[in-house]
Amino acid sequence: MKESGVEWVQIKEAFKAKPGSRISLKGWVRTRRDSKAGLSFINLHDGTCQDPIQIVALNDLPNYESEILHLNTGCSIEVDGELVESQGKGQSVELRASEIRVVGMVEDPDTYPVSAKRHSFEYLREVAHLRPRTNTFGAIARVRHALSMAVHRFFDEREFYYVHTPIITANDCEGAGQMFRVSTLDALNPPRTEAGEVDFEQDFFGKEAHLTVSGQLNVETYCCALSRVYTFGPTFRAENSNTSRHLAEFWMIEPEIAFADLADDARLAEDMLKYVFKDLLDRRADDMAFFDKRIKPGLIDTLTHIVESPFLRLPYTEAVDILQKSSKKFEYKVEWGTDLQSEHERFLTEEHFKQPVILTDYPKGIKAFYMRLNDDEKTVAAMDVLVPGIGEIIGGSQREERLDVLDQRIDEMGLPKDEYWWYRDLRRYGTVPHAGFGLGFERLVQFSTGMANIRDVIPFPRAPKQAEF
RNA sequence: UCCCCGAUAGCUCAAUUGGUAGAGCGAGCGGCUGUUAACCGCUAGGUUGUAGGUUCGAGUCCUACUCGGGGAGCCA
Repeated sequence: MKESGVEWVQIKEAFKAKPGSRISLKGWVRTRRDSKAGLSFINLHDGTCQDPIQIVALNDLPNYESEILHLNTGCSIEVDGELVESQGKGQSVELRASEIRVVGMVEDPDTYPVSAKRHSFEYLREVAHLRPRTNTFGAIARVRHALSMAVHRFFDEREFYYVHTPIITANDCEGAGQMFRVSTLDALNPPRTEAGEVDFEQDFFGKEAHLTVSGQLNVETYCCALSRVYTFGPTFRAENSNTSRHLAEFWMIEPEIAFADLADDARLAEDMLKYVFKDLLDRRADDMAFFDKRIKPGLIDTLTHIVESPFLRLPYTEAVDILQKSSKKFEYKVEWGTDLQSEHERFLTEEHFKQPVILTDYPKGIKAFYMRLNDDEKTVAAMDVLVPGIGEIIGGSQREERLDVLDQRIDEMGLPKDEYWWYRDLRRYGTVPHAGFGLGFERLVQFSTGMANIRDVIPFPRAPKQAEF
């Protein structure tokens, strides 16, 4: 784009341009420092890279006194000038301004919510519309994008098809927690049946409908036709969870592979995590250096180590054994047949192995009906990928492809078999062994950036009592 | 939802056993300087989260609520 006869470039491109180039930059002021030698330094960012660029504004600019000396953090400007090698330390190049046009001033600098000082993440969450202007949240936005693209690229390179599974579901049987209702009925005065219950036959879909808690059941149908598929979409859980790693609305990646068993599934999970971490370290080196320096020292080493070394695989039964034999005092006793507590998972990843661990073959009693029953008839072919600091980042399994075994599991758990008619059809017509997993995208971003709270790695977090913006 | 902790200036925090609110940063003005977490001076800025209660007197004690943090459960 041309502006005043000078080419407008992104700041990340400006850093790569040759000194002597005449360019135009547009962005938002981060800081302004004046020198009585008759010039001001303006740090300008436009979101295209971690570092702001330094603008040098001499006092011979016509609007120096009237406007430039009044620029504050947050003001938007356009700058034409010549890229020159910097005389000062701290940056290689800077833009010597020949013209600065003020696009938007900050109305009241005294109350601008993200002034040039350190702010707590809790506070910035309250100004989520302005926090992307800070270096941390700009970096998070770029990392989110990079990870999203890496996920798609990973699957595309392996001939997986991206399947758009529905957001609204009328299955009341997905069994992954509380669901949000979707309805057009009058909530204050819904139609009633003769028995006095809400008559959902009169609702939009003719039956109860909810927001999806997982795309898995739907994506299995495409897996059993296209062989390798995945979904990557919004997912909703109405659980009253108040933790640093749960959201009511989050994005989940769910691949599903046909003619595959749990070992194939675990390999896919490992390959995928390594691919996206490596891609992130390569493509967003600037932001990762920032997270490593300011958010979580050692982050880059941790991710590099994960990329370079094989994941540990450990059956649940052996994990229980390790926990029982450890001298560590746990608040909850470890017993075969019960789910591991957070403290147990943390011990394994953070103290015992100090690396990600894939736990496999859990007792059937604590896992979902669709997970394939192992030959011991006590465990199922399930896996959890546990990482230090966060815990479960991936949950997956080989699916039960044998109709008689699936039916037995549905009965055992007291689930309504009729509701699963189309899911059961997959086992009646050309069934195949298949497997898949769910990766919580925000947990991936959390782990990749070292951010402590999941509400800070999604632009506008939804959680209990939190739906502002 | 449960347990623990917290809420004081735009932001981050102080304020002895209950006795009428202070600093730093940010902001405005001035000084100094090719500056970059700049530095120095001055100024403005607060019904102490909300609603009750105890007391001569409450930022401080009590109760409820709201919101936030840490941990737990549910999970991704």
